[in-house]
Amino acid sequence: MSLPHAILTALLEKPSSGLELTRRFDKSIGYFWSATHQQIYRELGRLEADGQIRALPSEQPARGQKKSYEVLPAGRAELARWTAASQDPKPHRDVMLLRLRAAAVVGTAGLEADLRRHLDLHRLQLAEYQEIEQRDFPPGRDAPQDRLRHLVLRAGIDLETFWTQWLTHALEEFAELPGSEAV
Amino acid sequence: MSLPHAILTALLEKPSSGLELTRRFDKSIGYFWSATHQQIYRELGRLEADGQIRALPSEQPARGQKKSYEVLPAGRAELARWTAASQDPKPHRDVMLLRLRAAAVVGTAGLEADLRRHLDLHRLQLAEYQEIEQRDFPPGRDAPQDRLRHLVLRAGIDLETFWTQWLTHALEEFAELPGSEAV
DNA sequence: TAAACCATGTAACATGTTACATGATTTT
DNA sequence: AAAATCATGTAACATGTTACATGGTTTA
Repeated sequence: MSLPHAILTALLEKPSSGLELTRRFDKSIGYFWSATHQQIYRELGRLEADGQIRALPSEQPARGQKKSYEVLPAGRAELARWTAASQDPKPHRDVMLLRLRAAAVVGTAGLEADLRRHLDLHRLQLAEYQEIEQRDFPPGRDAPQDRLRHLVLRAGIDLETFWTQWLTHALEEFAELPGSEAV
Repeated sequence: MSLPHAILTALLEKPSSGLELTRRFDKSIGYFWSATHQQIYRELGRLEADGQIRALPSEQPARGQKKSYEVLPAGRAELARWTAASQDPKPHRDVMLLRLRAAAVVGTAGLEADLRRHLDLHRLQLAEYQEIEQRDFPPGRDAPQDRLRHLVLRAGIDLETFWTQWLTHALEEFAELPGSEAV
């Protein structure tokens, strides 16, 4: 149950329409919570029915007409409650690690190319994060209101750094493996 | 579509019953792919209907009777195909990062305690992985068949190391934040 | 023999994904 | 006026979660 809270956070940062939200979920928010426009519209409908958000009265709601939402007090209260509530960390799911374990049984044929491709993708993402850091958080002490945002970006940078290092190491190991055929 | 492949991998490593698989998904496999027993039984039924696995003929299948499965050639072929196929990395979803971003809007009240709790949990997990490493991969060159297994464990260790460091850093920032009340 | 546990499931629901539909606005 | 794009949605399905049901085996 995190998508509604991701949407409430985004709307508190800036009231938006469904498509604008979708765009933001493709960029900054999407770095740690992704969602398609279908999910977003469905959830906007639920949140509105539940009295946590409302459509801005300015625009008339017709099909194909832009409709922006803002957060109501009930929505802000729910988000504050959720943020403070104790929550167990969810177990990760990582497909690449699963594929590596499978490769240990059925052979590594074909896997190396995709490891290389992923390495490139993670390097690109890392470079993008580092650009954002240089632009939005220049060296020196962050203003208090920027501390949390910088902390979140740091997590992204460090995670991408980890993956590039791990994939590099994995490729080195592959180079040394006796054969890459199926067992 | 990764759960069936996780199950095929587990069954190739060792033919098992549903409950035995569930236990293995709570331990080693669960470190990067979790599943409940309900998911596992549902998927075993599908894989059997699809001719990728079969129940070992030795035991008679009755409700409450143990039923073990083994992988058929079609299942092994499908797993090899999936392992080698190019797959895009899935966008992460991390609830704690989302909560931090929400806290930047609605205030950090109550969040610090859960950060501490998560730090403890990640430290425990890290210690568990390090124990496994010392036990299963003593210093020195791994045998070729252990390389991939060690690589996967290394990812777990490095990820948990990252989280303990990041959470420690986050708590330091919290200590310096002006106030922890809602905005 | 009652309780606890082992083992396999069913049912209902929540969430996420994929394909498609439809009206409004802008561009060529 | 046709095509492209913006914007909001529906429908069908796949996957994951939570609660409960049922029979068999062991232990107090």
